[in-house]
Amino acid sequence: MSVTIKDVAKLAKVAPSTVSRVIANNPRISEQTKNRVREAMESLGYHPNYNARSLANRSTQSIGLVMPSSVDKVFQNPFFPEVIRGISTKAHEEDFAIYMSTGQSEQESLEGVERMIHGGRVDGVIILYSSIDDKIMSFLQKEKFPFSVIGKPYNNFKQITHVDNDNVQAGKDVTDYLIQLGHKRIAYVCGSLDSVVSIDRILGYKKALQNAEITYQEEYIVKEEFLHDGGEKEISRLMSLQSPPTALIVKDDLLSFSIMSTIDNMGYSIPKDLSIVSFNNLMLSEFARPPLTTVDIDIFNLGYHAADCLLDQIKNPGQEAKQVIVPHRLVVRQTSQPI
Amino acid sequence: MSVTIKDVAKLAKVAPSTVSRVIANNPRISEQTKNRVREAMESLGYHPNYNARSLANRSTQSIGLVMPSSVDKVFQNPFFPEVIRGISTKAHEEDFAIYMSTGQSEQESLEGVERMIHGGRVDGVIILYSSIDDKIMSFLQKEKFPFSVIGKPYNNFKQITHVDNDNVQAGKDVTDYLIQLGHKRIAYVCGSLDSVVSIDRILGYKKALQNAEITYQEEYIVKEEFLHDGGEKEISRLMSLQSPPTALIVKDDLLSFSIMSTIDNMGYSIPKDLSIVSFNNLMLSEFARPPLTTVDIDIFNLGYHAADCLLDQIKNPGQEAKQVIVPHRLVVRQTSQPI
DNA sequence: TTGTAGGCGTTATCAG
DNA sequence: CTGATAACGCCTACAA
Repeated sequence: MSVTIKDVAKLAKVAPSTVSRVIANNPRISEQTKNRVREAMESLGYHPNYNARSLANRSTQSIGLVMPSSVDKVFQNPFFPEVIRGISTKAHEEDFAIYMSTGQSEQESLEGVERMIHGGRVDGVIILYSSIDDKIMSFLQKEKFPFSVIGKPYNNFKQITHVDNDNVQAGKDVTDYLIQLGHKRIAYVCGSLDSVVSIDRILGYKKALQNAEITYQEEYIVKEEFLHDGGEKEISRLMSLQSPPTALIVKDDLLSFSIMSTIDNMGYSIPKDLSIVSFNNLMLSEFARPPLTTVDIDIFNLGYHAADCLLDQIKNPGQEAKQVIVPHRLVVRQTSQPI
Repeated sequence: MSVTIKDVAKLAKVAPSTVSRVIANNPRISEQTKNRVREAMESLGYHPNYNARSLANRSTQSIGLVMPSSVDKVFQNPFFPEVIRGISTKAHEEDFAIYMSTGQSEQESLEGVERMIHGGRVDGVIILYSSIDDKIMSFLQKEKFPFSVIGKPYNNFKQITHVDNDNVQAGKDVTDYLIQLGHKRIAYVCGSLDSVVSIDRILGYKKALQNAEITYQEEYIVKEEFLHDGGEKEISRLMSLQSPPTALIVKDDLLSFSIMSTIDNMGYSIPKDLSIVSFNNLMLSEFARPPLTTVDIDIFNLGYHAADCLLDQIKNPGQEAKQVIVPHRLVVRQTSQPI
């Protein structure tokens, strides 16, 4: 079969335990024998078996990723690849492997996570989203299993390690920007309010309006989730209000694309008839026509820091929960203009 | 510590081996004891430890994914999420977990794969790309480790399990389509010819030209890899030829977006001045303006079948290499028109 | 049909 | 500094 620690031991004429120590680079082994053992490993093409190690060790050197359960939709969003890129960069630095868990429903996802952690496949978990009242999060808390969250948990967020943007501020920033361009009738396509991100941004939106003494109008808020149909119904509702909005804040660039297409079809022109500002700054946003004004939330670093926090937690257990805020920045392009 | 097979055994008043058999659903155990054991598992919240099982078993119930090494660029392409979605759907059906391996360079990727397979983390590997002379593929072949490839391996492709579109046909189809619209000067942005996919499509392109008795012109072929700058240099070279192309075939929708943006900036209009047809049919392509004419290569099924082949190979070793062709289909939208 | 015992490849704990 | 030896949790002959 494959070459084991014993084969190496035999060749180097030492005990298996010594080989193990060499692997762990234990300082109490003389350089001499270390070298002898290393040569033996080399010449035999030895590679440690992670399973055996995990078993003896109770540690796996790998972390699990939990996607939102509606993978099919969500996976089309370049947000996830980018956040995973951030995570895996950090993981790689520390020699951790990455496990993915998916599921078609919340129940399936939960089962996947249960298997992952009870089965001893991972040392910790990153939740790639944050939604209200998430079962997986509660489960992880109950089990006292190390995890970090991208986004802000709804409850007791101080007790949960997470990394997020300052979304209240971000919501305020875009609104302020639009107000400063002279807009007063600003609609907001925020999608389902299950997501804490959206809740926070709306808060910032309201704050900005308030500061500018513009009254908040419920009818300007679109809570529907849509993507494929471009939200035709909702958009045309907005545009046929007595006083239709002159600007639109959209929760996500991808959604903006689809909305822009709808608006185009309806015969309006962007940004002349309607300014649009959204969030995420996907690579594509630059190539949209017109190029999209959007908030860059630094997705890569969201992932990178989430991994960082988690690994830290795994290596030094029993720490306080940590919070990291990743700075955002408004990227003004051509979908927004003064009124 | 966590609850093991022994605890269950004790509670159910049977031997550990019996519990093990119940888990494997061994038919030689009476329904009675099975039930007793299952109750015990339930009440203790037992979950099998995968590491121990793998160790005893020499099988991990997980598969590894190998991305192209230039993850940073490639990951922004929705191709990968979608193909992974296909893979993980199949994997999930068969209760396999998914490992990801990434790396900044080919060397790093290779090391990652080596660790994955020598360390016994995975039972098989899917290579999510196919490029000429790939070290990872050679390595896997040398080790006789089960793997499948998405795309077509350059050498001995009959001996390697892979799933691909009929790219020669696809290349021919788009070219035929354009010719049938009356185009004769058809340029092709194919990117680096390291990728077998591109090589095949070009073959089809040439074939179509030949059939229509149009001479192949080297100057119409753009082999540069670009994305961020929208290929300004190359595009303007094309457009300032004595006889500039009237149609453009582009290897990937994402690239099309960026090219369309460039062309727009140069003052040309699509499809009036230039028709564009590309490949992949990303979700976004529908929302582009104008909506993109493109070949749907059924990315999801590329992934799904790659996983299917691999799992089959893992479960019944020593099989012949298998080839699967996933059908493609031209989706005509608005970036192409008769000349 | 079920129990016993040894092994999978490592690491950890003692001794020396 | 290094060597035995006993876990880690599960599987699988072999026995009963």
